[in-house]
Amino acid sequence: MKPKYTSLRGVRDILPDELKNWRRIEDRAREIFRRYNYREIETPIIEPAEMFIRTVGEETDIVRKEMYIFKDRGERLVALRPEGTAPVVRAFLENNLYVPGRVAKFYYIGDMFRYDRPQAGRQREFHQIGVEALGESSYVLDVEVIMLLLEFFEELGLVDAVLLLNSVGCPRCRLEYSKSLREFFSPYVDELCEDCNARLENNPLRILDCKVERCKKVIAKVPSILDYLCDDCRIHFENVRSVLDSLGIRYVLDTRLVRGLDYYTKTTFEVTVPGLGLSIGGGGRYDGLIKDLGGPDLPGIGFAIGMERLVNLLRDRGLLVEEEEVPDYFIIYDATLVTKAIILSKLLRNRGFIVEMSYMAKNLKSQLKEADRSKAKKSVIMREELLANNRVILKDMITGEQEEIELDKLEVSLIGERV
RNA sequence: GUGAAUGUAGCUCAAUUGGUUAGAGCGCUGGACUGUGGAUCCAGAUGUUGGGGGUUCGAGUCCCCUCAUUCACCCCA
Repeated sequence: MKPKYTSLRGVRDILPDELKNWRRIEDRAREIFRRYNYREIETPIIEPAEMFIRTVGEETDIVRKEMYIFKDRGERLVALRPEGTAPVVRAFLENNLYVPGRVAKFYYIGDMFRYDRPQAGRQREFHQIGVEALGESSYVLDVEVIMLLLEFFEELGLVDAVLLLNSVGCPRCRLEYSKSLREFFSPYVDELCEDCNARLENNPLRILDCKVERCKKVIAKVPSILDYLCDDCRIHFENVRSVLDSLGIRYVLDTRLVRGLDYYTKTTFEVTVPGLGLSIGGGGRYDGLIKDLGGPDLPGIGFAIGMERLVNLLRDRGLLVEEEEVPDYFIIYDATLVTKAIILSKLLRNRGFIVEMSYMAKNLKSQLKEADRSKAKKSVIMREELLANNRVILKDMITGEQEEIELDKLEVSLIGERV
C-alpha cells in the first residue's frame, strides 16, 4: 500500500529512536546553558516577513531566494522564520525584557525554514539550538559565548572541534574595506567568475567566500579585513584573541570568514570538524540589530547550532546512544480477567514501571508471542485460579524461568482494588 | 536556481543483448507444537517495478515528461 500523502520536499519525520537522541542532546544543551545563566525562550514560527528582510539583509540569499513567504488571510506578509536571532530580539523588545545595565541571556531550541535544494546537512526545515545575549558590548562576553559553544561540543564528545574566528568590524570598517576590495579586484575583473563580478557591485565581501578555483587564486592575495578595522573594532578583537590565547582556547584565524547575514558586526565565528566541509555552529556579534528593530542602541551576540548536522556527525562518530527502551512488564491474562489486568497494569505503571499488556486475551501462546515481540523483560501471567489467592506467574523473558508469586512481591495487591 | 546519479515487496537487494507467470534474504501470517514466547523445519501472502506518456509483436530494462531521493554547485546551521 502506498500512502496517499508523503511529506513535502526537504522536510522529514524524526522517528522515535532518533528523537530520543535529539532529546538527550537538547537536555545537555539546557544543562550547560543553565549554568551560564541563559533562560529558554520560545518564539512563533511565523513572523512579519519584513522583519527578516530588514535584518538579515535584502541582498542575502536567505531573503532573495530561500524565505518561505506568503500572505495570510488578513493580507499580512508572513514568513516562516529562516533564523532565530531576529525573533528573539523582537520578543525581547516587545515584552520589555530590557533592564538597563543588565545583560539579557536567552536560548532557544526550534525549527527554521529555508527554501533550499536539499542535500547533505541541508533541509528545508532544520532545527537550531541557539543563544542570544543582549545588552553587553564587552569582549569578555564574546569569549564567554565562544566558550559556551565549545563546551557544548566538547561535552558531546567532539574532541576535534575547530573554532574559526574573524572580525567583520562595524559598518564603518566594512565600508572602508569594501572600497579597498573594489580597488583590489578591479584589475582582476576578467579572472573572476560571473557571480563574483556581480558581487563586486553589491557586496564585495562575498567574493571572499567564493569556491571557484580561479577566484580563489585572486582571493589568496587579498588584503585582510583586519587591516581595515577602526580602533574600537581592532582593540575589541585583540582583546578577544588575547583572552582566548590565555585560556588556551585554540582557534583558526580565518579572515575570509563572511557570515551570510548582514547584521553581523565585529567578532564572528564558526565551529566545524576536520574533513566535514560544513559548519555545525556559527554566530557572532550584531551590535546594530536591536536598534534596527526599533529598540535602544544595544549590542548583542549569539550563535546557532545546526541540530541535523550535529546529529549526523555524532552518528558517524558512534557517539549516539542506541539503546532501546523496553517494557519492564507485559501483562498476560485470561479473558475473564480483563478488568483485573487493566488495574494491575495501572498499579505497576503508578510505581514507575513501563508496562505493556495484551489487548486481545487470546490463548496463552499468542499472548506470549506478543510479549516476546514487545521485548518486555518480564511477563506477568494472570490466571483465575491463582488470582483468587492474589498470586500470579512471573516469567523472566530472557532466561525463560518462571515462578508463582504473591502480588505483594511486585509491591502491588489487587485485593480490594476496584475499577 | 544549475548539474549528475538513483527509484523494484514493509526493509536490504536480484532479474542475460528488451523475451513467458518479476525473485531471494530479513520481516510478516499460519502450521509442525490441542494453555508457555524465542530456536529449527514446512507452507503462504507479498508488488499498478515512483507516476504519466511513447517506441516495440513484447518494456523493470529503451526514449520523453513529471515527482521523489541522494550528491555536487550557489548559500548556509
